[in-house]
Amino acid sequence: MLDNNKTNHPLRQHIEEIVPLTDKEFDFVLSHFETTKKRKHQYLVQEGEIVKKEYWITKGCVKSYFLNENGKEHILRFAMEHWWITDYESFVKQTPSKINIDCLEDCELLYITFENRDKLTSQMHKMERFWAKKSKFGRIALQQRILSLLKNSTKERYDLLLEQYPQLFQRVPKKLIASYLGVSRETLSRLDS
Amino acid sequence: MLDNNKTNHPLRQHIEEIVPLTDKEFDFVLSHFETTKKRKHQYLVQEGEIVKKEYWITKGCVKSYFLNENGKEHILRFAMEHWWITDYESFVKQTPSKINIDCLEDCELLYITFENRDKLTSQMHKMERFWAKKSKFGRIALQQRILSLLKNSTKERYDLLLEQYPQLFQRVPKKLIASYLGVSRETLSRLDS
DNA sequence: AAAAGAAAGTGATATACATCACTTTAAAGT
DNA sequence: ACTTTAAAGTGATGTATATCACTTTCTTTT
Repeated sequence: MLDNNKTNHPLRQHIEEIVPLTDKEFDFVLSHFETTKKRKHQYLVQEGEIVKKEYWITKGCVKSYFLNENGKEHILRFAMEHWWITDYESFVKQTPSKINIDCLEDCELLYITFENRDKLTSQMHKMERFWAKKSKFGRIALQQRILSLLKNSTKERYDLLLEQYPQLFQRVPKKLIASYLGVSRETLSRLDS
Repeated sequence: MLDNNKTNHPLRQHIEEIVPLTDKEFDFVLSHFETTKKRKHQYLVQEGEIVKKEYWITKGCVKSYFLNENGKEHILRFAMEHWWITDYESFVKQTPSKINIDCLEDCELLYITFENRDKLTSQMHKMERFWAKKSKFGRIALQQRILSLLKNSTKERYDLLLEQYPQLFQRVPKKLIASYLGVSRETLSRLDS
């Protein structure tokens, strides 16, 4: 359930970690969003479509992944409560998506459309700054993941992930974690021994 | 040599690929930058320092890399003419850098300090939008690199890089390309056979 | 509660790649 | 031009990991 008292709205708290907002400003921001619910196994993004929405997860857990020509799944990332998720390539460039995003659990979501996000950032420098900062941090995280893929062994990457996101191991099948780490599920299974 | 005629300034052309600028606006933007030259093997960023500058390369080629505990070099990225380069993690968070950036050729550079960039983006929404877009594209490129590390073989990654940046293979030693791709130089050397 | 389906563990085998050692070729510095 | 240093190629060997096949355990669905 969403808390409709705007002063304590989780999205407001999330945004205010980066930029302070007046009540009026937050109302304006929130007016650009919609809410939706999805059941486990439902899609947020499907390969081939031009992605029109960026989601913010209020409840649940999703996977973003690429399917290769043999149907092998490569996990790009997971996202949980208070994380933003979409296919940024498709969303930013408005080109057909090459990836899928679907729910690993029943989810409650806020979303903003491409048009509304553009409107909002044009009219409200604070929100441009907010997303700019989010994008910078996202980029830094991706850089670190690349570095980890280059310099760390499979075991090291596993341990780092476990350390950084212990909740993930309670909620996500190990075979998906294996895929995220770039190894086979069999290798992951034999890791601790 | 830099072209000092501001109408044709390469940085102006670069920015105007994303946001249009008046002469006055570009003068204002440019007033926040300085120019510098570096010789081959000189550093732009050294491990341990808090990075104060973001560079825009007018001439030359650099590598950004991480050194592990055994002194093994892991290439994060290369950058050439009209590319931005810095350690974004250190620059954005103002924390000590874990990486090095140094020149593979003699370089001519423009740079903007952390303070000036902050001033400029606060005062000029257009430049906030410009860098926001750059950051989005940078993030997309990193996502694609991760995907490539997960789904493509070494040979495939080599071929894709060769296709995307053929100039690189004229300017950069193969052992650095091997490091960028995440394989040993010996393996890279044996690839085409 | 039973049946079906997905996830996880494990052995055997094949393979891509790292590493070490050495040689050859090319580039940089004096 | 000569010397030194770096880059690139190549053989031999060891190792991590993929893949296939099968079993066991856990989760969902009806």
